[in-house]
Amino acid sequence: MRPTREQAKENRQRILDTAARLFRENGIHAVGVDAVMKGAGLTHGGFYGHFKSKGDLTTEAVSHAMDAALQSVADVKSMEDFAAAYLSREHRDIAGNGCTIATLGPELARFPEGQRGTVSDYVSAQIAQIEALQAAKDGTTDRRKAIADLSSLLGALIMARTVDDPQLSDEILTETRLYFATDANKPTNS
Amino acid sequence: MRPTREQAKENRQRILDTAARLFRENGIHAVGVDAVMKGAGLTHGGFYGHFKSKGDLTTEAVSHAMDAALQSVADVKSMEDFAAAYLSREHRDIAGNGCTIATLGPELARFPEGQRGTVSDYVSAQIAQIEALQAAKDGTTDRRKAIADLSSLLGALIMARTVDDPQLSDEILTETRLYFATDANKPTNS
DNA sequence: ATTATCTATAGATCTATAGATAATGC
DNA sequence: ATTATCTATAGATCTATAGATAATGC
Repeated sequence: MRPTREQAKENRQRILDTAARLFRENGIHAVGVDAVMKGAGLTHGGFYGHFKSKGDLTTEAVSHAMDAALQSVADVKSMEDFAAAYLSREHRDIAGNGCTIATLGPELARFPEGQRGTVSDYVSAQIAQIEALQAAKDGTTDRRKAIADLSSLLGALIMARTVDDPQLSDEILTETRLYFATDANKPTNS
Repeated sequence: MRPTREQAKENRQRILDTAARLFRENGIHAVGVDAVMKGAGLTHGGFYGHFKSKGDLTTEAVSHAMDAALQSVADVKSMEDFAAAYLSREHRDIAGNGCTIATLGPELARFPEGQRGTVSDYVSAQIAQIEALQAAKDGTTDRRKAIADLSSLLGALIMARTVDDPQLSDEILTETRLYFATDANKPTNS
């Protein structure tokens, strides 16, 4: 019944994967250690062999989720593509695999500094990527605009998810995406 | 010991005020009925005379919070002023009295439709207000830009709160605000 | 022998209810 | 008599720990 050292490592990874998904789907507070272990196919008592506490798991799982999210947008070629992917209905409706700030931002903001995982690096990396897309387009970068654009993507996704009215939700996604499409045809103001 | 009918009504309002603040400060899941009643100066058993359940309180308190937030920005005169207030350090650091979407958006998004209070009306009202500010400036409105601008404000505030690095947090607030200031001097693209 | 996992449970906390209390309002 | 509030508690749920189990790995 005892797994090999390698299987134990895989189990730990599966706990992280499961937590990263369940936390984003339901919120950190709403997901117990029990649910995470059940989702990973283990019993909840075994959890404390892998992690010191739920807080420790949270920090690691959040960083784990952000790493995966960064990789999934690494090959985006333009700001319009970035916006189309980020503001897709699929991203809105499947939160468990999406942007960590959009699902857990406000909850993470209440955690003490140092327990929020690599969130600052994550945001910095997203800003840098938008700057890289700017440079690829016309050779110049505008960090201020990169920050405002990233803010717009994040805010639109959260609003589209929070709003009760499906029509308004679709409008927020579509119009913000179109804003980036028309914006792309304007000269940069730098 | 029993209060007058009028005092009971005041008690109910104080429960709503307290819940609206505590929910925004700590998240809905993290605040028990006990804490709300204690904050309102009552014992927690008395809660169920005022509300049927915590879910009922949540719907009402969220709407209550959004009503108050709308009133507090009703007299804003320009988009720059709106951005300056919304992206102020004060708003970032005092969540209990601020924008409900920025503190509770992702948590509300997990509630079933119909239990999120007046969130759609709240977002619609914010969009309409930005359109009114556009009209007051040059007589035209651009709903698409209003949506993108509102998204940008919301996203920037959430990022500034979530990020671990105080310098990056300040930069996000300042640069997004400056983006609106410079943006205001450009011709509208409609 | 070591150790990853499981079973069982302690101790907190949270929502909700039941019955008692005591002052208001017909 | 009605009713807003309080006291006490039931029933769930959640984090964490203790001790048992059984297969791996020196």
